[in-house]
Parts: sequence; C-alpha cells; structure tokens
Amino acid sequence: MSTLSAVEENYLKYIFQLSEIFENGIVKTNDLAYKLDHSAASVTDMLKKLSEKKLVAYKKYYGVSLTRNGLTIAVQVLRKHRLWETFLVKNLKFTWDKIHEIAEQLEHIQSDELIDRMDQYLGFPKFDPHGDPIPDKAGNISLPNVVCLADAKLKKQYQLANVNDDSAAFLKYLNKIQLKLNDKVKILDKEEFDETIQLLINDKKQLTISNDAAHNMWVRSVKEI
Amino acid sequence: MSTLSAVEENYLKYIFQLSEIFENGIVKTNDLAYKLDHSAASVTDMLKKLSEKKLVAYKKYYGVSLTRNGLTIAVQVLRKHRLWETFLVKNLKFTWDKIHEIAEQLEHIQSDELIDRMDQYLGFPKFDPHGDPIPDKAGNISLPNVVCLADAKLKKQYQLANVNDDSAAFLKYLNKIQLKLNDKVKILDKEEFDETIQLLINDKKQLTISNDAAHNMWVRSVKEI
DNA sequence: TATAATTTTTAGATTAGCCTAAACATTTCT
DNA sequence: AGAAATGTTTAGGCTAATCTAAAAATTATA
Ligand SMILES: [Mn+2]
Ligand SMILES: [Mn+2]
Ligand SMILES: [Mn+2]
Ligand SMILES: [Mn+2]
Repeated sequence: MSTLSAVEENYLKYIFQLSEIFENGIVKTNDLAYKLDHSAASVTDMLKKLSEKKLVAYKKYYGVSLTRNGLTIAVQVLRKHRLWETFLVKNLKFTWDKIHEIAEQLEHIQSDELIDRMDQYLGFPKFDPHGDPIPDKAGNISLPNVVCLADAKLKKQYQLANVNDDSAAFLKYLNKIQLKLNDKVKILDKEEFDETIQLLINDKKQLTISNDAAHNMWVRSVKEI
Repeated sequence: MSTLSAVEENYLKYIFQLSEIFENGIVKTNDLAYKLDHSAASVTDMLKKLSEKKLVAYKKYYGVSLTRNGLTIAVQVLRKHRLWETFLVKNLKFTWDKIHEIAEQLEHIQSDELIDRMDQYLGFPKFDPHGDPIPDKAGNISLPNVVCLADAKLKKQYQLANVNDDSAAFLKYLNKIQLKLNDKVKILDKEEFDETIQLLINDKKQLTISNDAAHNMWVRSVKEI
C-alpha cells in the first residue's frame, strides 16, 4: 500500500472519468494521451506500470480499465478534488471558474484525516460547485438523474444540475450570461441548421446558446406547477 | 519566473531557517544534509542548481546564503506553511502535533490567490499554533522577543511563547504534561549535573524537564504583578 | 482481400532528484 | 609544520516520468 505519486493518481482518475463515457468502460491509449496532453508512448509506459501494481487491467492494443483497487483510489481522488472545490467556493469565496486548477493540486495531498475533517467541516456536501457528485468516505457516489442539455426535450421544464468543470472559459461564459446552477431552463426551439438552442431561463429571460455550449451542461427535469 | 519545484522550495525554506541559527547567516552543506536527511552530495548538486538560478549565493567549501530573490521565496513558503497550520488547528480542530507533516505538503500548492484568501479567512493571524510568526503578504515577519528556555533566568516569570514544531514526539510530550502556549513558567532550579530544570507552571504545578526539552521551548518575559 | 491509414507499442534518449564511493579541501591535533 | 580527522565536491549510477522516431498491430478502404 505504498502511496502513489500524483502522476499515478491522475492516471487512475482520468481512466475512471473516461471509462464512464464509453459503454464498455474500456479506455484507449490515445484518449488518455489526449486528456493528459502526453504522448501515446508515455501513456503506454504508465499503463504497464499501473498494470504491474494491479491497479488497472491492461491488454496491449486493446485498452485499459480499472481494477477494484484502482477504482477505489480513483474515486478517493475525485472525492478529494470535489471536497476541495467546495471549500474554495463556500468558504474562501472563489468563483467556480478559478477552482479546478487549484483542486488539481490539492487532490494529491496525502492525509486521510485531513479530508475526513474537511468533509465534516463542510457538512458532508453531496455535490460540488459544478454540480458533480462528491463520493462519500466509503466511495459511494450518488448518481444524479440528469440528461445532457444537447439531448433534452423541447418545451419541457428543466433545471441546470451540472456543468463541465474543466474549462474555465466555459464557466466564465456562464458567469457572463448569468446562468447558474439550479436555474430553470426550457428549450423553446432548436435550429436545424447548426443546432443552436433557444432557451428560456427562469420563465423570463431568453437566451441563444450553441450546441457546443449545450454539450457542457446537464439538466434535471422539474415538476411543472 | 518559472515556478519552482517543491524540492527547490524546501531547500530555500531550510536554508532560511538554518541561516537564522548562525550569526553569520552562512549555512553549511552538512547542516542542510542533516536537516533534509539527504546525502551531502545531493545537497551540493542542488546548491549548484539554485546558484545558477540566482536564488542562493554559494561558494564551494565555504557555504550558502540566500539572495534577495531566494529570501523572498523562502519567506513566502514559510508564510504558506504557517497559515495552513493555523487553518488546520483553528478550523479543522487538528492537534498541534499532527499538522506539520500536512503543512509540508500544503505549503507547495501554487496559487497566490489561495493563500491571500486563506489569510483573510483566518483573520490575518500573526502567529501559528506553535507560536511561530507568520510573515505577511509583503514578507514582513514580526520578531518576537523571546529567549530559549534553556538559557532563561532563574526565578523570573516567563510565558511559553514558541515551541519547536517539527518533532511530533516533542509536541505529544507537551500534550501529556499539559503544557500549552501562553502558560506561565518560572525556573525554580537547574541541576548542575545534567541541567535538568525544575519548572513552576501557572504558579501552581511543579514539573521537571530535561535540558533537551528546554531547548525546544522559547519564552517571553512577563511583568510580575 | 490486399493495401493504406490509423493506432499503439517499442527503442532509445533526456531531466530532476536522489544515491555511494572516491577524490579533494579545510580544519584540528600532536 | 606535518599528519590525521573532518567536511565537501566530483564521478558515476539509478529511478520516475516524460519525449521522438521507428516498428508493429489493428482497422478501414478500395
Ligand atoms: Mn474540478
Ligand atoms: Mn467539479
Ligand atoms: Mn515542504
Ligand atoms: Mn509551525
């Protein structure tokens, strides 16, 4: 159980996040290389190393997935990342576009007691400032019932539940158009040509957003009154 | 101004701390090697590197001292270390013997905004939980007027102002004998043979401590009433 | 299905930060 | 002052984590 390096922890975390995107849960070398902005050769090296440590199941030319041990660690890193982000916004009054980079560093601080005390200090939050679920100490993650705004139904009442947290530019854009978590959103119309979306925000403000932007937002459906 | 590695930051911090011990401010290779628990050869390597970066003035076989730039960085690392320690005790309710190791990691998180907000969140504290002065944003350190308990006068009223923070064992010992910062201490007697010290704590409790222990405590004098 | 394109791995190199052993410089002792 | 002891540097080597270029495997295309 010797502690992992920050680099190894990052690999596990990104394997986990990418594995959730693909149905079979198998992550390809190039996907990781793109995500990490490393060469494919570097990724292959690290996958062999993690495989020897039994943290991933790696098959040459096929792909990689997490073992039970690897998954446990990946989820704990995610827990730390999201608890720190919550602290930065709730207590230190950072805006949500400034926290991801700092949390990328803080998530690798090694101390179980630290993160448990932080969890308690924050009141055991379930979601981080971007609406991402925070795994609990045991590693349980509540699966929010959300749909990507790009795939949501027309004329149906939703609420903004979750935004992609790793693009500061996107979050700044949301700040600018004054769209926040839990705002009510309804798709009034979708342009066929470029899939531009007409939104109604909180029953009053109208807004046009790109399909690209919509791919970075997830919404939960809301009972109509 | 490319950012320094955690290792480089640690070297600068320890050079600063050791330089305060010696009158001339010159730190020797072996002192650093001992402090860092590295070989003298490793230290020489790093000193050459820091010297090339103009962070230290290094003369072969003579010793090393910080340049103006090196000093600025060392003090900022110390500031971060002590602010984090303060947070861990004040907010997360850690005991003072558990925080040093965690702060050794946290002090290397790179974000000026983070540490400035933390400073404000804590109410701009002047001293950390061990009584060490916290440098302000500009790098000013208040010089507390203290004397080492091993060198303090007999029968004079003092107050415990500062304890050595890098030995958890020593801090646990203080917990056990229930000695805390700001407790009143008076030396009743000093044994000639082994320099064992007889202390009076808060005008009531008597305590015998070793010369070794006394070397880890600093006291400020208190006006007698 | 053979060939071309793409993806992935292997081979070999580099840098940071450590090490040990040996050489060299300085200080201390007789 | 000369020898011995001590302190410091140099030489050479190692591991983790990256890279580029070339080779190999897989997938797509004609
Ligand atoms: Mn994040
Ligand atoms: Mn997040
Ligand atoms: Mn440190
Ligand atoms: Mn301290």
